Amino acid sequence: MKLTPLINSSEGLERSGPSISLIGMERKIPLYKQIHSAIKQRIQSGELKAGDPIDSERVVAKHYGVSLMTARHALKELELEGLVLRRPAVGTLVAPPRIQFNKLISFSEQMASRGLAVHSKILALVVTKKEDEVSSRLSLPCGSTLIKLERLRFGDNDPFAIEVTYFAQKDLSKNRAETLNRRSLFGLFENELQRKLAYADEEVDATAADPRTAKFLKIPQGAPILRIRQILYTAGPQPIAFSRGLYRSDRHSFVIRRFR
Amino acid sequence: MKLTPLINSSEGLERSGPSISLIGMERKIPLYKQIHSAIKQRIQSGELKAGDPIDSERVVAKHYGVSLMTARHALKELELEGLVLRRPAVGTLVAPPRIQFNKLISFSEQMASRGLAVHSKILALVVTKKEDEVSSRLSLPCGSTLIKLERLRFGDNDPFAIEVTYFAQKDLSKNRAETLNRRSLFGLFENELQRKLAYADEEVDATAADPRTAKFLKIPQGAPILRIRQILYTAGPQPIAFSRGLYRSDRHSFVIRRFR
DNA sequence: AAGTGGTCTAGACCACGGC
DNA sequence: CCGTGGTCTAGACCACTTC
Repeated sequence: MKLTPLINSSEGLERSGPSISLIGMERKIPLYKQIHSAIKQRIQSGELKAGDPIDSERVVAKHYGVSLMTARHALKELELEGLVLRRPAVGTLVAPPRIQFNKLISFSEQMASRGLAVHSKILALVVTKKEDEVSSRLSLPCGSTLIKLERLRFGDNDPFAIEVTYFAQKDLSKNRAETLNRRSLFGLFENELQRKLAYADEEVDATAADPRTAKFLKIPQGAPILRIRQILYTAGPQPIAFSRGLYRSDRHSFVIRRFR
Repeated sequence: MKLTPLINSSEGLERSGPSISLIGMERKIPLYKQIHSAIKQRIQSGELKAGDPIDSERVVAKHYGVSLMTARHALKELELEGLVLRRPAVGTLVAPPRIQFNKLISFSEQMASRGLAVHSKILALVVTKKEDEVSSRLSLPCGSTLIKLERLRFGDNDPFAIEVTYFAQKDLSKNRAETLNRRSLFGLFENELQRKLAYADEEVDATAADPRTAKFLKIPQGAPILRIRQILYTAGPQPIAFSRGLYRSDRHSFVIRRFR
């Protein structure tokens, strides 16, 4: 297996010129990352399954024609990613699939994971300037122009939640937002706008359903509901969206794992 | 600075014999870990503050008389711990103090961090055998003997929550539990019983205050409250305690960060 | 130009698990 | 006994920032 080298410190290795790289003709990718990617792909493609032994450091080194430290570096990265377990005197094994905790997923993804069909009804979609509390949560100056989107969200045709989402108009045009009755907001950000979501801060409390909420969610007025406020971030300190959701507490459970 | 070597591959280095180790007379601690600990201590003691530059790889290597790779390894570990930021062509800098998210802290610790004085009133403390739902949550056989502790919890003399906690009788005697009106449950586990808490799974929903709860929490009957069920784990798969808390939603906010 | 972290080499010895 | 990961050496070149 040939790699595209980052440097050419040794003389005998014929690594420059028209070499066959692992990922097309990419250069400047460190050797250890190329090896890392190659093995990662073999794991994720299902070729290697949980518990299977990976090639040892020495085998990897010989296979790709790199030094032991470089092969080691690649395997170390896999271990840090949690894809692999390394056990002295035994070898490197494919790790069992991780259960991810506290993962940021959209309403659509949550429903899908429970096998429910999702759809949304847009209750309101307006441009507003006078939501200063929201502006401050989005780290924007008071009086900023915001798009406000209110949706009633269904799982298998039962109402689950009312969600109000705000974003800066520069991030999202109003007519883009109009498609959100059938599209996921996360999908819009990640796929169409190419904005990589990083994390969200969420605050949960309990409140009572007001008449309008009760009507939409088909629950008695005054019934306890879960209120979740969420600030969504991409990489960097600038939030991209703020949302406030009212969830039927009989349908929605909020689960997290905390570590000591 | 002399270190206690793990191996003695080079000949000239006088590392064996009566060397001065970083941490007393410890042996078998890898060089990179000793260096790592030494620098860590300098950061945590306050000698090095956020933004301060750390010795470069080359300086560390010379200082401790190790190779570049070993010094590098030590600094890499610091980076993985989040104590340090490494920037190419600039140097290694002490990272700003991390804000920890989703950290498992006790009610007492939460209150203390908000500057409130805590105390608890024990409402019930009984030995029970017929809580099969709880037993199953604790991964114990049905009919197991459990201790049930119900406490009303105050912050600055205002009632904040009602908490019911169950644990196996083998883990905690009843008279030990009697001290929990003034002690922290976490403190009891961690300090007296030397059980290291690892994580907790929590489930949150909203419910309405029943008459008894309303009276204790001094809120109207039927008011929305936050219900948090928590399963507490030490290392290993066996849970150590289960608790169910009812929190005044006007006093308690539940905050987490989720990552994509 | 000097210094930094990032990558890489071609070896080495150690402790330990499985055969 | 052999192979494994873990540790370690004594160098090297690169891209980059700072002065």
